[in-house]
Amino acid sequence: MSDVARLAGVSIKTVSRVVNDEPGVHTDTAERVLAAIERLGFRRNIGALNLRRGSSTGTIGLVLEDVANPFYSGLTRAAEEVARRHGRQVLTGSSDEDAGRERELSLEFCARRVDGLVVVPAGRRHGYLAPEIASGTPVVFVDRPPGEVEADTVLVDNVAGAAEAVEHLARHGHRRIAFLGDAPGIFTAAERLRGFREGCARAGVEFDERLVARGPEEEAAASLARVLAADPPATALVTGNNRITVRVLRALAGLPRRPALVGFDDFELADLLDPPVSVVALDPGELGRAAAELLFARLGGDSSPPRRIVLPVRLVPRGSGEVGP
Amino acid sequence: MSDVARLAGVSIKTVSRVVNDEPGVHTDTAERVLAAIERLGFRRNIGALNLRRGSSTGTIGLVLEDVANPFYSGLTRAAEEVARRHGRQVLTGSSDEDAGRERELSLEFCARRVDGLVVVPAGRRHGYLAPEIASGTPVVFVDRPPGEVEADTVLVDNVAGAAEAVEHLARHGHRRIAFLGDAPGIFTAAERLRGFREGCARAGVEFDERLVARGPEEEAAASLARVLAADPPATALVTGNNRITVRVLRALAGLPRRPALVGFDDFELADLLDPPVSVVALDPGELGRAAAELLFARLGGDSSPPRRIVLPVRLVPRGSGEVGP
DNA sequence: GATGACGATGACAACGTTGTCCAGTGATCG
DNA sequence: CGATCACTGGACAACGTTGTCATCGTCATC
Repeated sequence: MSDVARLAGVSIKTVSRVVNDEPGVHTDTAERVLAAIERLGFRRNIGALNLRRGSSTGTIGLVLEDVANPFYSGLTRAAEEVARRHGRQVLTGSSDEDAGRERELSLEFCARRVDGLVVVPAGRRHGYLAPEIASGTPVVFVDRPPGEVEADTVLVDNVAGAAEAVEHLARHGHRRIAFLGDAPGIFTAAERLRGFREGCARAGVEFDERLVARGPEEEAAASLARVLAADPPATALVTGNNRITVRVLRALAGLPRRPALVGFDDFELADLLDPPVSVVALDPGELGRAAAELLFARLGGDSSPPRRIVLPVRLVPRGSGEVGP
Repeated sequence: MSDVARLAGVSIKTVSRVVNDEPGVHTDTAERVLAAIERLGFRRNIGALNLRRGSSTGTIGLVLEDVANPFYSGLTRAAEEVARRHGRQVLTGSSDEDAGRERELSLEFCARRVDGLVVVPAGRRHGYLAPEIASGTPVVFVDRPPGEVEADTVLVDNVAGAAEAVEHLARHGHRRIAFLGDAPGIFTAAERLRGFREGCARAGVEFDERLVARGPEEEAAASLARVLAADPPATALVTGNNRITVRVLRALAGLPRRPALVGFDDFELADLLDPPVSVVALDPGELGRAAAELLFARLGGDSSPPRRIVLPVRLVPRGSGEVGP
């Protein structure tokens, strides 16, 4: 900036005025300054600006599990869109379901003085964010609730969704329904299993522990084999998330007779498979949007008590859940 | 920081020393300072740090077309991973194939003094980045080459891929092969069409302009109808990218007799469709990794002339391209 | 001709940090 | 006992901006 000032033969402050479109600069002077800016390729240092102004850095942080997962990339895109409407940039990071990494990313973003933080929790302890929240940085948790702190949270109705999946299968005559879910430490996995149980109870289907698998997606194929070999075997499946659904579909591809299936999370091409895969659909974009909107409402001054938004899910019957036992 | 100093009863500089693990602070003093930091929830302002140190902001910018597209989210993840290894955070933004937005994002990131920029070009003119490049900010273009500036570029072998797709279809007896591609202004679309032509020539298949569609993905279904209604009709298709492939698959789902198909870009579940979809596969992660590695090589001091890396593509025959006319 | 109003410009401090340099305080040594 | 030294701590400037206030012409007015 001082280079520009020197080249234009004015003071540094006048350059600042031109850059900020402030009034009170003679047209000729402004012209000279603009020419100098152009010639030197000057770009105002936003970091310094933020330091000086002290208010907003114009960024928000987004910590999720894995951007490459279409669920989270949809969420990311929606959040990005909202941020754009509010003139903010987005810092993203993937935690890979690692609590330490989640913490590291979140604190790093805070040290960069993001205006707010959207977090898909990997861990269950978020006390480390308490100082940030106390000092006024809004934090919104998505998809899973935080532990140790009270904060805005956007969830989906996992219980209702899983229950509905069971009831749907039961309506088509299934009595041996298996649940292939994620590791039990993950909130959504636990909730969906709870919903599965509830659905069994409501549909009058026996809940058989031998037909339940709780483990990382890598074990999905093995778990599938197990529940299909149970006695009596499972005739229908509820899969706990999009990754597991895909694994199961791949494992099922070779089998002559396939169990009925309802997957949690919708995914592209589900409707084009044979048979088309019925799912409990939830819109990742809706989650991202809701979380970001909530964040910006806080940034806009909303200081009501922390809210918990639970978005509905929707059973999309496509065929795979409609086959009888 | 001054609050911490006051609470600990030391000077602000001593706090700085503690924060930076500098030697020359008495253990008791350090302890007091750490306690104060803990109590106040102090977090060092990285913005101010960057300003002071003047060197690196520890961030890189990533401008792409749409994070929600699995191709780009895979690319993003890989770039993020490389950035992480180099201790950098990532600012992302989606341009939506809009040159103005691409420019806006890139310049915004530069104003934030990112250490480097990875850009998937939406437009064809990148002169606006010349000052940044000249002033030492490395920029790497991915998937499409830049216009107006010389810079590192990572591409895939679009021509070879499309040509191979044609030859594959020709080997299975097809003589009426259609190309459903993206808008001709997009580099990859143009290149793939060029490859398609070359493939036709090499395979001795007549290149028929009536079997070529160049348009946004929204027109894919209409274009498909057109080439299937041509006289004589297309018996095989090459689709220009993953979005178009999906649209075409959906449009084909209703039809009794399907043309053979080879899609550009691999996509999840392609192998589980009926018939499994043959594709020209390219690894988006590989693109992102290569681009990021190149960027960090530049940041590491590599000042050789701009490089152009062309990653190979791989035909993955799965069935949809092997059916005869 | 003095006064005031106004438009254009600049000097200076401050944002939160850290690098540089200097000052005190004991301890050690000759 | 004085000089030196190691160690600890602080004052100050600077990074690139902008907000505040002061300065300096110029011109119209009385």
